[in-house]
Amino acid sequence: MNDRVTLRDVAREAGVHASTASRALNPETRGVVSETTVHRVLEAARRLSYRPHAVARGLRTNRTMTVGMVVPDLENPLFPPIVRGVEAELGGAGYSILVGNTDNDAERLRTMVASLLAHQVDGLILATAAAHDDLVDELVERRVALVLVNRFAEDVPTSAVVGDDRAGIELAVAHIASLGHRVVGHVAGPGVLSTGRVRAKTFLEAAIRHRLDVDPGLVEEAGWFQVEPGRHACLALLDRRPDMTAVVAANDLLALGCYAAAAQRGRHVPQDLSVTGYNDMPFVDLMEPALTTICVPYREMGHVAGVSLLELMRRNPDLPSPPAETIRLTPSLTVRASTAPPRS
Amino acid sequence: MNDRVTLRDVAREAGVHASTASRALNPETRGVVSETTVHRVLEAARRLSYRPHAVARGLRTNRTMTVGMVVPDLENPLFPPIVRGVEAELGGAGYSILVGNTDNDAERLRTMVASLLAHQVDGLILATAAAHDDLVDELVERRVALVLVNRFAEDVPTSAVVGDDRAGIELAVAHIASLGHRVVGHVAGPGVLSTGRVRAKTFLEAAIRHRLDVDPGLVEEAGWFQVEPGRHACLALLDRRPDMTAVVAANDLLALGCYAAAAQRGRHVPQDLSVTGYNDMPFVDLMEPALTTICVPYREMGHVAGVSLLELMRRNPDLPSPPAETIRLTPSLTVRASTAPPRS
DNA sequence: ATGAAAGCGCTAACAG
DNA sequence: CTGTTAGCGCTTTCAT
Repeated sequence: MNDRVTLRDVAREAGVHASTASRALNPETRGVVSETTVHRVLEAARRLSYRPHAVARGLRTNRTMTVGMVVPDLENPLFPPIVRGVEAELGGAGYSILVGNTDNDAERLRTMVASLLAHQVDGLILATAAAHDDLVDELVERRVALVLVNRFAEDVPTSAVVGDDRAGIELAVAHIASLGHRVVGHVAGPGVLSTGRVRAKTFLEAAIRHRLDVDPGLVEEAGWFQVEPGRHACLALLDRRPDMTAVVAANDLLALGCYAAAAQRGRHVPQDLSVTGYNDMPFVDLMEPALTTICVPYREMGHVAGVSLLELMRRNPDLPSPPAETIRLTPSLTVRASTAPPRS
Repeated sequence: MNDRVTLRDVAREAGVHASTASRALNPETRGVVSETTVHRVLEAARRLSYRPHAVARGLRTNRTMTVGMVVPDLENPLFPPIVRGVEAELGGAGYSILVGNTDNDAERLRTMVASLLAHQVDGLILATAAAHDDLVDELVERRVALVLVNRFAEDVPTSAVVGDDRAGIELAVAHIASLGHRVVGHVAGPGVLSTGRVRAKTFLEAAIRHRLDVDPGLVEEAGWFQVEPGRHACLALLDRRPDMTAVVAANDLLALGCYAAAAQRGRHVPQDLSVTGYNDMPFVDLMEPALTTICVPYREMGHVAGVSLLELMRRNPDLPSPPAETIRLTPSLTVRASTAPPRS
């Protein structure tokens, strides 16, 4: 890893000056060098098996061709597709991705971003959920090329790529309503997360629009996007409104909690209780019954985020103010076996 | 992102020379500077909100404090825990991780490794499955600090961290045997993958040791580690040996395929057919029935790989030949609801 | 304990 | 088209 072959070595071998070798090696500037020289340099580089030193280049050019990507939890199956999408897009453009996990810890997020910036990443993609924190403000102010993913920028002008949660919940409610359900509950996600709030709010609006039974007792917030909280919330719903025939869960794990709650109260899904999820996590199609859920195009989210970031990075940072659009990706409904018309 | 505060700015602000500022800022060399100066420099750095330039530092020190990690497919739930384990370990030591996906493409792997090396990563962790390829040889020869994970180094002296597949299959067979099964099938993984081969071979040995019915007809290879191939393989088994009461699958997805096959032949799991998986993928505990499976400590695998890599990176690369040990992590059996004594 | 000077490997003006 | 000359921001001898 040490006896480096440097550009000067190649230049010497080819009998030219280092700068000429540099130009010949770089596809962008190659046109400016005579064809024979290019050939000679390339040949010399091959012979010496020259490997360019990206760090030195980065120091000189102020571009490292790396981007940072921060996720709260890589083990949450939402995130790998996003990362892959980003990687596919940016990797194609020659970038490498520095990935970091925060475990939803704001402090870790700060240090991680600081470290990424110290490493001179050319851009940053944040998929961490914390609401309007000043970290984003700071990054915007420092003119870091930044794209938020799966998350909004509250008032800061920042590009963001998110799923259209309103459309998704609307899809779920419309499906449930079209099956003939009238008493429909909602197991909401935690109110501290924007996803939880938006979905709950939209559920109520959609319930009104579809003339469902609207009752605050038909909404129960789960403390966390997990199976157990989902079970608890659904039990509360079931006990409060035994006439409830369907429940729209804010997330697949919560929906699986509803399965457990239903079983516990001797109700069969979907005959006695229809359940919808959200996200279309891997393997929910293999559950018993297979879960009807909202499919969010996470992979594409990564793609689009990558495209946005590329554009931001291309743009001269001190020219006009950036456009900062929020791109909302439309989810789709995947009907499986967990929803059916109500019994009577 | 441009109006950088450099070390010289800090030095000027503190009224010292850049080199002194450097020493004061670096915890390693701080001891050599007078306490008051240290204080003055730190204060100046804070005032100017100085951010060190890791790239410049890397160019000088030949250490970038980044490591590369390459996985075949981040969406395969095995890998995120490994990545997290690595990240936790290496992140704690101040390293950032450059992650790459190969999609099992040897060509992509090569270019990715080349790119990582160009970025001067201090070490490399490869979780890609390809058998003895020359890439590894080359890396070893180039003295790159390298750890293989979830995969063996065939003859090259390379550190590797893997799960002990023999122990795992033994666990599964012992469990099944202890329940009283005698006619036990094996849905094997693809023979092209070492995992598939090793598990199949071990199954046979364990079957003999536990005095099960040994019959080539009780082993069926699935073309790929997926549900559908698993279903097909299990159907073949079921049709060949209708007296089979249990099946050890080489992987959880194959096991889920066995569920489907059993259902298709009107057999109930576990009453009519016990099924074991391998890996303890997320959510297999939520399947119906919950899957009895072999739990591989993937997170710990990442940890151990991180520790090994740290050690390799610490070591002077041109001193003695490296130790190159293969660490085998012991899996455990998680008994759930998919296994039971045979009917009679 | 601190300063001076050199240079990591590369690219980008500027000349010729 | 090619060579010369300067550094990018930092660390590290070597003096003092």
